[in-house]
Amino acid sequence: MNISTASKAAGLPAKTVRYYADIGLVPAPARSESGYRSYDDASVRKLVFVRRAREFGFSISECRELLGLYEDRRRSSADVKRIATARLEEIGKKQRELQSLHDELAHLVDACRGDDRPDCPIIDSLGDPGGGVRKSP
Amino acid sequence: MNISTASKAAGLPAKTVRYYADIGLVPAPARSESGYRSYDDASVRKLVFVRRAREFGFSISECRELLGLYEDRRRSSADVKRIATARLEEIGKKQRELQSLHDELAHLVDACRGDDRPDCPIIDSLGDPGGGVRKSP
DNA sequence: CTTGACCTTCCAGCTGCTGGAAAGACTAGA
DNA sequence: TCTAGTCTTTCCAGCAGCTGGAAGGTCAAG
Repeated sequence: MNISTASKAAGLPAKTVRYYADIGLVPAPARSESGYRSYDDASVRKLVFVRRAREFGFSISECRELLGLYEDRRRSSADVKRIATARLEEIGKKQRELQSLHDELAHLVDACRGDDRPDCPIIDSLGDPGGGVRKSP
Repeated sequence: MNISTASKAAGLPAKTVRYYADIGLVPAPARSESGYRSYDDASVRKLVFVRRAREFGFSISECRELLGLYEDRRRSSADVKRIATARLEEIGKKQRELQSLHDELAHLVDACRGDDRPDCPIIDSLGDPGGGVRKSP
């Protein structure tokens, strides 16, 4: 299987597939006589695994770790769960950050008339050093 | 005012302050005889503005646009509101993505026993090409 | 035999900084 | 006045995670 076939099967761009081998995330594939990369089904499965893990937001190094566990028949599910749980906590943290960002910005957008006059609470708030923070109410 | 004083006043690392001038986001400051950058209060206010806008997640080019409006006395608040609203929509989109990611991963983490045996729904799901997608229920 | 779709390598660039090296400028104290 | 220490400067490199493009080799169809 040449790279474009394999990459389509894995749902990744060929460039990315090459890149993953370059950085050693997946093993370097065998080569044909003329130097073409040659993939088998097992390689494609690993690429799919990585794609899915990346879609979940796991970093490349987390993917490395997960792929190690994927290939290890003696792995403990606790190891996997630990990594996934850490990721889940990051997601939660990001969600909370986004929420407060959203609330503050929505508040400003709401307060802005959006007409052709220059007065604008959004601009005002951005220019304010500690903007958005209430001081001793 | 030398760069460290200005950067502290703006709440940014000195490196970042230099960087913002390098890319032309803020105007290049005046220089002393010996070549030291020399900042005034107006520059610091612009740096604060940029810091706050970045904290809101506006990109550098959005910051450029917003800073242009900040300095433009004849701006219309509609222009500002348009940029902020677009950002708000991005935030909303990101929130929805994170939510579905969270739900799916939480479900998997929940289903994983986390013991010393190898069976693991998390790994199984990552290896599954269309994993997490229900086909015609 | 030619065309066009593939494949290869390598280098550069994206975003938004951040770290570090080498060298000059300034200030306080002995 | 010398010196130590803390500025400051420039420039180069690197983080993540790809992605685009150039220059060239390979292969199958017509």
